[in-house]
Amino acid sequence: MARRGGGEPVCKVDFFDPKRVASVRRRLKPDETLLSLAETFKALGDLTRIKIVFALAQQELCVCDLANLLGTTKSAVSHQLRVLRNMRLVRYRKDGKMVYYSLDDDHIKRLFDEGLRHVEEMG
Amino acid sequence: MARRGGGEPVCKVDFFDPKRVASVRRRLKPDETLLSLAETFKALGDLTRIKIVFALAQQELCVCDLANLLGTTKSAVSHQLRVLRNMRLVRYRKDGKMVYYSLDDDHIKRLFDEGLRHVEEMG
DNA sequence: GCTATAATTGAACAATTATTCAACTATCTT
DNA sequence: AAGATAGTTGAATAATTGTTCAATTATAGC
Repeated sequence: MARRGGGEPVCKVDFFDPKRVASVRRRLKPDETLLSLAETFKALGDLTRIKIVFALAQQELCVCDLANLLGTTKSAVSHQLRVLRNMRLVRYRKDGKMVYYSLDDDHIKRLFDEGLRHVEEMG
Repeated sequence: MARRGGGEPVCKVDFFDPKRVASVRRRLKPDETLLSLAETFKALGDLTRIKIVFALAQQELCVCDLANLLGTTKSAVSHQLRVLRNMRLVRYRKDGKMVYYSLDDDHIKRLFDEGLRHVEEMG
C-alpha cells in the first residue's frame, strides 16, 4: 500500500451500474476479514516462503535444515518463518536447542495444492 | 526480493540432517513452477485486489463498477486488474466502450474460499 | 562457569510495489 | 468531424519488503 499526499480520496468514476454495485457491496465481507485474507496470501507470495511451505508439507524440519535446503542463512529463514508464524501458517516445537517447524493445519496444504493446480494448468 | 552487495551467497549453516534435507530436495518442484505459484499468491496478497476478486466472484463487473465499489479511481483499478490478468486470475470481454471482468475459472474461487476458511477459523 | 551451537531479533539498505497524475487510445453519439 | 466517455499506460513517489550483518538469547556439554 502507498497512498500519496493528504487530500481526501476522490472517486473519478463517471458512470456505473448502481444495482450491480449495491448487490456486491451488500455481500462484501468486512475489511478486517479481507485484510487478513490478503495478508495470508501475501505470506505465501514469496519464493523463499513458498519453498519453506512446500518443504514443511513433506515433513517437519528445523531452521538449519531449511537454511541448507534453500542455500541461505538461518537468519533469513528465521525472518521468513516469523511471517508464516504470524499468519498461523506454520507451527513449531522446541527440542533442546533445535526448533522444529511444520505446517499449522491441513488448510494450508489444501491452499497450496489448489494454487499449484492452477499454476500447472496455466501452461 | 532484495539481495545486498555483490559477494557470493554463503551458507552459514552449522549442522543439519542430510537425510531429511535430501529427501525433501528430491521432491522439490522446479523453481519456475514455485515462482509462478508465489506470484499467483502475491497477486492475491493485496486488499484492493482481494476485494476485486471477491466482487468478481459475485458477478461480472466493469472497471467503473469496481472503481465505485472500492472508492478509488479507474486508473488504480485498471493497474490492479493488470496484475490479476497477468496471473490469469481474471478474464475480460469488451462490449462497446465497456470492459467487463470476471474470474478466469473455478480454481480461483476455490482458492479464495479455502483462504477465507483459514482466516475465519483463525479467530 | 565457560564454550559452542541453534535460533531470534533489530537496524540498514536495495529492490519492489500501489497509488496518483497526466497523457493517451478506442468507441459511441451527434 | 468533433466531443464525450471507458479504459489503459508510463512516470513519479511514498511505503513496504527481503536479505544481510551484528548482537543477543537459550540450551547442551565439558
